[in-house]
Amino acid sequence: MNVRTICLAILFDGETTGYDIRKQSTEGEYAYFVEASYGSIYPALAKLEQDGLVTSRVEEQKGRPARKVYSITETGRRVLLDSLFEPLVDDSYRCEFLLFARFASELPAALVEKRIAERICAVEAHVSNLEELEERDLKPTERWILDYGLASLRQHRKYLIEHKDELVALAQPEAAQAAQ
Amino acid sequence: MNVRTICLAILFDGETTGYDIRKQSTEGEYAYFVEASYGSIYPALAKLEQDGLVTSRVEEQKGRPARKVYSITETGRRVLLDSLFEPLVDDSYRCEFLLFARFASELPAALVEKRIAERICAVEAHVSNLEELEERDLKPTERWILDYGLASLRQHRKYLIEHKDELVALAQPEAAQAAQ
DNA sequence: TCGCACATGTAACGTGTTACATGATTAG
DNA sequence: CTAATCATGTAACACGTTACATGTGCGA
Repeated sequence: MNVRTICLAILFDGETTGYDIRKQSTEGEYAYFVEASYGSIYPALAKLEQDGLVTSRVEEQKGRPARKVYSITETGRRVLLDSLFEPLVDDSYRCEFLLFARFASELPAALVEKRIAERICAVEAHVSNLEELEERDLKPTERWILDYGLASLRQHRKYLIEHKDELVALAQPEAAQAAQ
Repeated sequence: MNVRTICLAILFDGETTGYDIRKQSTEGEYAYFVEASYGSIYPALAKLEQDGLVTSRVEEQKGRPARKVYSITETGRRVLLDSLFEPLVDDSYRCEFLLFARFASELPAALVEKRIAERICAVEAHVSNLEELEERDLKPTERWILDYGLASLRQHRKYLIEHKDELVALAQPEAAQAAQ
């Protein structure tokens, strides 16, 4: 799954701009399992237009930069749907916190405690974000994937809260040490 | 976290070869949150040696290709540990299955059912792999991260089994259709 | 006898990020 | 008055994957 596919997927439900696609992929429903930046989205949209999978029209606005609104074409729809018949590629998960945790025994307890707290915080923010989205009017499949994400995230939170002390106990009990 | 860091992390616990580092990062304890291929590991090790963070020695073997055994240096240890004091970068999670699920309503039920079954299978294989590792003699921090991974993976499995029918119900009930 | 495990490495390629350039409006 | 939001786009760069090249021994 590349940025091209993400653009097509988001445009499948209605026209938008590159700016908005990025928002949806970092704050919206897709944020849980995907992420993309302007530097990849704009070129992807240009390429999609070249290939006839989307079309665009420029909308002037007063006092704001003009927006370039993209719409998916019939070909675009078919290409996206067809691609979903292909075998799925495996998930990729990169987590620096686990590498950090792996070396907890070499690090000061205060730092370990701080990083766990930060992680719990980040997970909680993510949960809140998804909970907010759940309030909205969603299609059933949207709700299903959101529920999946929430279940997973809540489990992370639970695990971290229940087991944080074990990890801190493995760290270096330095007498007086400020974490960074 | 890049491949360079992963190499350093694995070498922290003892000398090995590039070949083995890849194995550990795809089958071993690290596999849950990281993955790397030869094409990135070998150049990374060469660079690390240039920078004096690791050293190497060639071990001839009878009837087998010679192995190049890398060891971490004191500088290497310090560099790795120092890097763990830096703020952690956010997790990245890419999941094509969720994109697929998002479009379940446009796809034949047989296909949706098949893909969920495959996913459950993949998760189960992953769980088995980690359970096997748990049997081994592990350091406490290794056990902690493995338990974290297992908890997460088991939760995925549970969710999928309990909610798969809901997703299938949203798909296209095509009378007679072979999934691919 | 076929293919896998062992073992290292390079080159081409794909893909995405970061930083930069530009600039008005609005909310705090 | 300062920062964020809206809005598009490019260029340099970092990073990693895939495929290729090479070759032996062992188990099914």
